[in-house]
Amino acid sequence: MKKGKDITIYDIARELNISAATVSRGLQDHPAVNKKTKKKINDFAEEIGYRTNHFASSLRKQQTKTIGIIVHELNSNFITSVLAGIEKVTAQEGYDIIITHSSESSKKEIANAKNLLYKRVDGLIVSLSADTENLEHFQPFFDKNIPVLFFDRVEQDGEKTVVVIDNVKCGYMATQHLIDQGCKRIAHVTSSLTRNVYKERFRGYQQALADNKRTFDQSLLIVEDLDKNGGIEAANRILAMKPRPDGVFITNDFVAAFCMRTLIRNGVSVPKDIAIVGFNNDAIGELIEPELTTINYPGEDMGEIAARNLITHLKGTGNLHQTNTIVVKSNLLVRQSSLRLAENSKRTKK
Amino acid sequence: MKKGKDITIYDIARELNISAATVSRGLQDHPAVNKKTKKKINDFAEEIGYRTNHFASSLRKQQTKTIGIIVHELNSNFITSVLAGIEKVTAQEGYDIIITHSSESSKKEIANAKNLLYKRVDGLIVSLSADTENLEHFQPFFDKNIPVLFFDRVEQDGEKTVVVIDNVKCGYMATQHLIDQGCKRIAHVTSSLTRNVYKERFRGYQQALADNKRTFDQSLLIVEDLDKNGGIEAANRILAMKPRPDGVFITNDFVAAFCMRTLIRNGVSVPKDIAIVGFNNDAIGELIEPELTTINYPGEDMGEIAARNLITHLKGTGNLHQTNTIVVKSNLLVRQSSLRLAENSKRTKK
DNA sequence: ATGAAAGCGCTAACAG
DNA sequence: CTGTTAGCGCTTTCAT
Repeated sequence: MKKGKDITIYDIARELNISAATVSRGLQDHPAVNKKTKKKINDFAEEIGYRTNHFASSLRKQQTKTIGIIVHELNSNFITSVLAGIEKVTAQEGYDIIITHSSESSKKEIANAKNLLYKRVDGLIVSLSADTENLEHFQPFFDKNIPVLFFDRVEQDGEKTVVVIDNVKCGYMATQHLIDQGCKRIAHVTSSLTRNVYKERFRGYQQALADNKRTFDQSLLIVEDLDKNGGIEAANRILAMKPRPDGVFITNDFVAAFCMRTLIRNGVSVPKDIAIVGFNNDAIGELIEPELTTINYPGEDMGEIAARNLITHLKGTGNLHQTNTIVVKSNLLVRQSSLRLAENSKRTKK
Repeated sequence: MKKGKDITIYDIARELNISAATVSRGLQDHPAVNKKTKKKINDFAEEIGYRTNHFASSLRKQQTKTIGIIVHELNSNFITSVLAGIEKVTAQEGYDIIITHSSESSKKEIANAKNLLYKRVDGLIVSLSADTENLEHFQPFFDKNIPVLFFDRVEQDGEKTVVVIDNVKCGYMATQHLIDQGCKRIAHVTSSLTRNVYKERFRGYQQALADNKRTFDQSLLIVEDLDKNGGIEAANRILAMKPRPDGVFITNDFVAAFCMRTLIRNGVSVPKDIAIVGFNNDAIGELIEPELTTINYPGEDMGEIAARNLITHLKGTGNLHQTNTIVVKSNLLVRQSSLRLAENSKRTKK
């Protein structure tokens, strides 16, 4: 005996001497069904372990109650908290989610998009991979009026609905903070400036310099991959600079951690010689010595907002894709790696 | 105009003046279809952007070519490498995967299982949550002969197919290493001993002590949650011990990192006063000072093996669920946090 | 090598 | 409040 046949609404109908239509309605809590009948149906279904065949249902209804998610990476606090936020809302609203990740590869992202299209998700929530350069692979979704909502890593063409933080402001805050701490030469370690988040943080960095009457020095801009090697390489480049910078703003905590470690191992004192600010508020920032100053932003909130918005679209009367940018709050989290003044002395005194 | 109607095989059939049946066969590369017709069909399908309706197909075929995955957490190097391994194999074999995570909650795990059952996955790959106590929620899968394969966090009832590392041996290696480094009192920080991995590592720890003629001291066993607070709490308990242990084996790198940090902040010198060994080879181990000795095990291999095995079952003649345990290699990775002898002096000299 | 036809399980007009 | 009926798109005998 292979796969025991599944129970269908017809089995229930037969057993209860009613029609399949009534069973179907009863199961979905349709208002026009007698309370007693409804109870009988649901109790019996429960008893014999009935489970809906979603394929049949989706085939018929042409909608799946499923939202697809494409993220650039799973292995990050930020992303997992976004996912938690999305899950919270979708579960509440009775939507399923399918999580996929691109490992920062636009090739995989394209494959994921295609896959989710095949799976006929009702909507999509996306954070772009590092090397994604255009949105062509989402065109089929746009064409079919399947709402796509981008968060964090977005393409800023002003036409898509996006949930983001104010990256310019964050870059500005980080840089201004370093300036406030007395840094004179501030380097900036980041990733490909084609990706919106990095481009904007860089703009914030430049803006802060300008507002403080500093000229931007191209040689202080370091573009690396956001991984272990990127951090080490960045440190090596900083060590080679003459004169050396006395502050660094790094757009990723993980990279900042490796960079800082490498600097320290090469005899640099942090924050005394070089003050460091990271980005993301990863758990790692608390574990390293000195603890890392960073930009914190609420992943869970972003997830909730993204999901809520998408579902509103889905339920709404169909005015999808209005130009729409939602900005979520973010803040600077000051820790030891950047503190060269006042507060710092507390620790020194002790 | 809402959702542009999808193209179906009937559209293709009409356009090409053939039957839908032939189109269906042509699309699946059925041998009994004329080469030319096949080409015509596929070319045309490609041209007009036809995509299969998986619902209709699954409804008809009663199989989904989809594998469900339930993991206890996403935010870990180990898990993401397992996922990478699974993806590699499943993609190759033309299976889709649906990733879900339980956030270490058996309640969410149960919900995920139910959901994947509804989604009618062809098979399941699972790593149990921390507080899962039985496998009842997988019973529907067993009943329907849907293969379920467990990895890492498993229930060792000897009846299920599992992919694991030799946790007893790992616990033994870690402890023996500490003994070899001259540790006399070795504490063990771990999580709920009902979960196989922790129970077995603990057994290995005890075994190593016994083999070295040490008696196991219950007061040196610390059970905590595997999070930041667990690490801090563990450190506090260690600090309060009299006499203090001079070695600690901690079953999780993240916890080990917080524990070590707390110890150091309280004036303990690592590894001189207390040598530390973690578990998992998380990236964090390289970033903290001193770097963390740990147990390394190949997530990607585990994922590949698990997926390969499951798919073999799926394609096979149906002899699923033979008792089957697959053990993957693992090894001790010695770094500074545990080195009190020989090699250590190199560093000291410098 | 191709076609006709039935049916997978569910839902939604429509009718009563 | 309940039943009848048609059909979502695909696969697969069974014919031809």
